[in-house]
Amino acid sequence: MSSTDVDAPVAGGPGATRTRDDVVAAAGRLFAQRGFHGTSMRDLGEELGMLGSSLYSHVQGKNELLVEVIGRGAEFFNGVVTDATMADGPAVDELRHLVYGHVHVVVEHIDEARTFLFESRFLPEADRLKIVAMRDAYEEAYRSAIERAEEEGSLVQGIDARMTAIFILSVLNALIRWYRPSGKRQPADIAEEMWAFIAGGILAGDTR
Amino acid sequence: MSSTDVDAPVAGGPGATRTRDDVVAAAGRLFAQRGFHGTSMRDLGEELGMLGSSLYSHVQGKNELLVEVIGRGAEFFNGVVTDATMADGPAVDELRHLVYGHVHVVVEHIDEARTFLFESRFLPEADRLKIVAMRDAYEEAYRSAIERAEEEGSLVQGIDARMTAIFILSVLNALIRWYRPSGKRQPADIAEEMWAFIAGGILAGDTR
DNA sequence: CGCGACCAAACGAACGATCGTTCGTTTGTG
DNA sequence: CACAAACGAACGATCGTTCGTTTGGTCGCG
Repeated sequence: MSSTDVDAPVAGGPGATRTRDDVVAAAGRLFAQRGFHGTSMRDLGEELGMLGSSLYSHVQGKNELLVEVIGRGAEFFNGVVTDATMADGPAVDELRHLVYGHVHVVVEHIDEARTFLFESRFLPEADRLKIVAMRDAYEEAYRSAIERAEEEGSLVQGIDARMTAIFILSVLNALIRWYRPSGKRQPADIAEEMWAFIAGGILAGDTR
Repeated sequence: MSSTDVDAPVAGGPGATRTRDDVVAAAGRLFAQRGFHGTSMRDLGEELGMLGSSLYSHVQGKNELLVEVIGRGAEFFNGVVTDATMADGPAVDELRHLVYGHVHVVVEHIDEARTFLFESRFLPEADRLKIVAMRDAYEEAYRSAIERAEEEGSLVQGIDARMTAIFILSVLNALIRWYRPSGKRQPADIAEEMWAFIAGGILAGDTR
């Protein structure tokens, strides 16, 4: 699964040694649940069955963990853009692929996605700026697809690309808040319902 | 403006005495910016030009400030529901009023709204439960309006009220993240663009 | 096969800093 | 003079982090 699993013994058993990956994953879990400032190194140690001081065998400090977790989240979302912009069909299809990909990332990596979205402001300034730039690029991918779809005549006339990108991402990002793995809805169903809302709105055809 | 302004001297001047309202407002500002756990009582004191310990002349503790700020946010949003559900026109109009009212609250009370949305999880358990219940009721107001609009035939057929309420609130709540008072868009314009998105989606009429 | 050397991982005490909070004192205004 | 507001030192707790020590598994070598 991960590149460092070679070093990992049985994993989970008492006395089992933890890898850096385990530490980062647990950090993502706690940062997502309690927030960065609401999580102490001792909390994190307890989550992993060790002392807080023991974490320093794996990472240099708490900030490094935040950088690492958010960096992973950013990579996941970046991957979606890369995938969606490869094929060259109608721009509307690209937009739909972006939406489905986003839902997939949130469902599969909810802790990293949550930390990415909610805790980025606590990053060291240099890292924060990188993440802000990355988020701008992500939004730009949506704007670009919207503008092209507009030129192709697929969208309602006079639509504002910037604002529309924000609205679509609003629906997508909120998934982080309400999605529960225990829910009965499958990820694909969620993406489908979201796309139906984004594409057609809620009003009946003969009333608008 | 507020009910306790009677006690407030010139306000702002050096040596001016602060009211409890000033303290709660400043707390809202800092909690919204840096998060509850990212704000210390000494930070808050500095924001008001006094020592952290001096705050205890106005409030009992830090938690009380969080409860107070979030309580105010909750009241603002509750007021919107009260207003929107008073008139008895078409359910779609009620829905539109809810949307416009929500935008208005976020624009006018962004710090309280931000704290309400992002920091509620750090409330003392008893208060947290109240806020959760209040949020459920808020969502229920949307669901109810959607269901009635559906019965009135105003919405696309087979729409899921629960999911639709979530989507609409997703667009609305995200305003908290991107709205800047310095932006050129007027609140009414924002609400109008949001409603256009929610009502009609993005696809051109002849492509869906 | 057994055994000692090695080494990463975890421990646990301790550091200075900062946290929320308390309380006796000072200040300034009505 | 009275009283609310702010001060400022101090409290115990907890924070992130350091560091010398202990542990337990792996590997080379006889």
